[in-house]
Amino acid sequence: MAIEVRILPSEELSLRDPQQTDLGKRIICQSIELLDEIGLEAFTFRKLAERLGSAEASIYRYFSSKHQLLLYLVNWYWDWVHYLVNQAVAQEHSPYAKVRAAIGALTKPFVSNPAVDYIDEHLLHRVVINEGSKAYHTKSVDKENSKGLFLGYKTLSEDIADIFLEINPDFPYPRTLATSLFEMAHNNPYFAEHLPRLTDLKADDNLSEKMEAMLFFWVERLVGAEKEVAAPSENAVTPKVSTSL
Amino acid sequence: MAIEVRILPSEELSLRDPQQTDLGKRIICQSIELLDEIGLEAFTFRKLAERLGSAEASIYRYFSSKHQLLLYLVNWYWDWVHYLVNQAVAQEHSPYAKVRAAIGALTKPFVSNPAVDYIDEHLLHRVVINEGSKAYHTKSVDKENSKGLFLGYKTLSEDIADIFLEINPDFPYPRTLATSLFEMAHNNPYFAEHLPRLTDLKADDNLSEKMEAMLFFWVERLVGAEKEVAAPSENAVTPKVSTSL
DNA sequence: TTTTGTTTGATAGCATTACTATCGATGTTC
DNA sequence: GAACATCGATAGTAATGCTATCAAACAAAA
Repeated sequence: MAIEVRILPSEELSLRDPQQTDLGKRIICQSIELLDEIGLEAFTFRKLAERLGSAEASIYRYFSSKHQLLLYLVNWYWDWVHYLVNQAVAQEHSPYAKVRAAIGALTKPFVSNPAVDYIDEHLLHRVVINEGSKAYHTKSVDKENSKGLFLGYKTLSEDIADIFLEINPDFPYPRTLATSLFEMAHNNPYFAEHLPRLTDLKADDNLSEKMEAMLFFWVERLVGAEKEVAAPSENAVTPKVSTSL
Repeated sequence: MAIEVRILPSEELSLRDPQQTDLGKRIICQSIELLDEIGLEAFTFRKLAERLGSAEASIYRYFSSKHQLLLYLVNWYWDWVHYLVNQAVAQEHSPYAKVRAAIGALTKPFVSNPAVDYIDEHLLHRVVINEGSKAYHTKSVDKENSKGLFLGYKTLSEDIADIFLEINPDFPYPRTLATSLFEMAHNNPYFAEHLPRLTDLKADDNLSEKMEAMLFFWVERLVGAEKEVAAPSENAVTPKVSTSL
C-alpha cells in the first residue's frame, strides 16, 4: 500500500511539477546542495544552471524565482516531517508516548526517504535550519499565505498541538508550544554550532538525543498532566519508513 | 546621572559612527522607516539615498553594505532591550519579580528613549520582528561572531538566564529558555498578524499583556521553583526611562 | 513516416543591484 | 586663508534577476 503524501498543497509552489521530469529532479537535488554550500543570499539560478550543465532559462521554467524554489523546498520539508510525525504517533496510544514519538520525529527529521532518491534529507534539514525562516519573513507573506503556501507548517503545528490537548484539554497554549518546539528544534542546533552561548546544548554527536530530552522536558512541565508524568515508552521514536512519498 | 549604554560593541558595526553626524542619524532614522515599509529584500542604499535627498556613495561611507546596517540596527535593539531589562530587574528583589520585570521588557521593548530622538523604537521593534533573524542566518555568522557582532544578543540572553538560575540553580536549560522567550516574543506577534494558525494569541490591542502572561507561564512551569509560585509584584514592569543612551 | 508539440540548451538582452572611484563644492578649524 | 573632512554628484563595473527568441532533440499523434 503506497500512501500518497501531498507534496504540492498548491500549484503555486512551482510553474511546473519538478518531480515529473529528469531536469526537475536534478534542479531540486542540486539546489539543496548549492544552498547548503553557499547560502540563500549567494545562491543564484545562474550558478545552479552552471552546476547542472543546463541553462538559467531552463530553471526559470520550473520556478519563477529563488524565493519560490525555497518555498517549494521548505514545504517539502514540512510535509516530510508531518508524515514522519503521523507515522510515529500512529503507533502509540498513551498521549505522552505520542508526544515522545512526535518529538523524536521533530528532532530527527533527517531519516532518508527511500521512495525519493533525489532528495538528501540530511542536507535539506540543514538548509531548512539555516534558511527556513526566510521563507515566511517576507513582505509577501500575506499574499502567499492566502494561496495556501504555508499550509504545510500550519497543519503540522496543529496536529502536534492536538496531542497536547489530548494530554490536557485545558492547556491554553497548544499552538504556540507546537511552533516553539519546532523552532527550538532548529535554533538550538544552529546556535550550538555557530553561537554556542545562546544555548545549553553542545554540538556533540548526541545533540539530537539531548534535544529530544529537552523538548520532552518542555512539554512535560508546560502541558503538565499531573498523572503519568514519565511514560516509559522507549520504542518507535523514529521509525524507518518505507511508503512512497 | 547619565548612564553610558554601549551601542557599539565593535567598531565593525559601521565604517564611521553614524551617531556623530547629522547625515549619520538621518541614515539610521530613515533606514528603519524604509525597512519597515518595503522589507530587507527590496531595501537598497539607492532608495534610501533618494529618500534622504542624498547620494548612495554617502551612505556607503557609513555602512559597507545593507547587511552591516542591519547588524548595526539589530545590535542597537539588543542593547536597548538589555538596558530596559537591567533597568526593570534592578528595581526588584525576589527572583520571580525579576523574571516578571524582564519579561515585561522583552514583550514591550518599544517604550521610547527620550535621549535618542532619531530612533523610533516602535518601528525598530517591528523591523527586528520581521528581519532580525536574518542578521545571524548567514554564511558569514562565524566570521562576524568572532568579531563580537553578536555580543549584544549573547549577553542579554545570559543575563536573563542568570535570573532563572537564581530561582532554581539546578535548572538545566537557562540559556535555551532565555533565547526561546526572546524568539517567542518576536514570533508570536508576527504569527498573530500573518500566520494566525501558528499561535494561540490574537493580534489584539492587549497582545503584549497576553504574551507577558504566556511567557511568565512558561518560566513558572519550566524553571519550577516549588515555593513562591505567584509573586504578586505588579509595579515597575516597564519603567519609563530617562537616562541617555 | 511525417507532423505536431514539448522540452531543453544556447544566446542575447535589459533593468536593477551592489558596489568603487573620482571630483569638485561646502563647510570647519586652526 | 590654508588644511582638512564631509558631502553630493557623476560615472562606471561586475553581478543579479529576470524575459525573449530560436533551434536542436525528442516524443506523441496522425
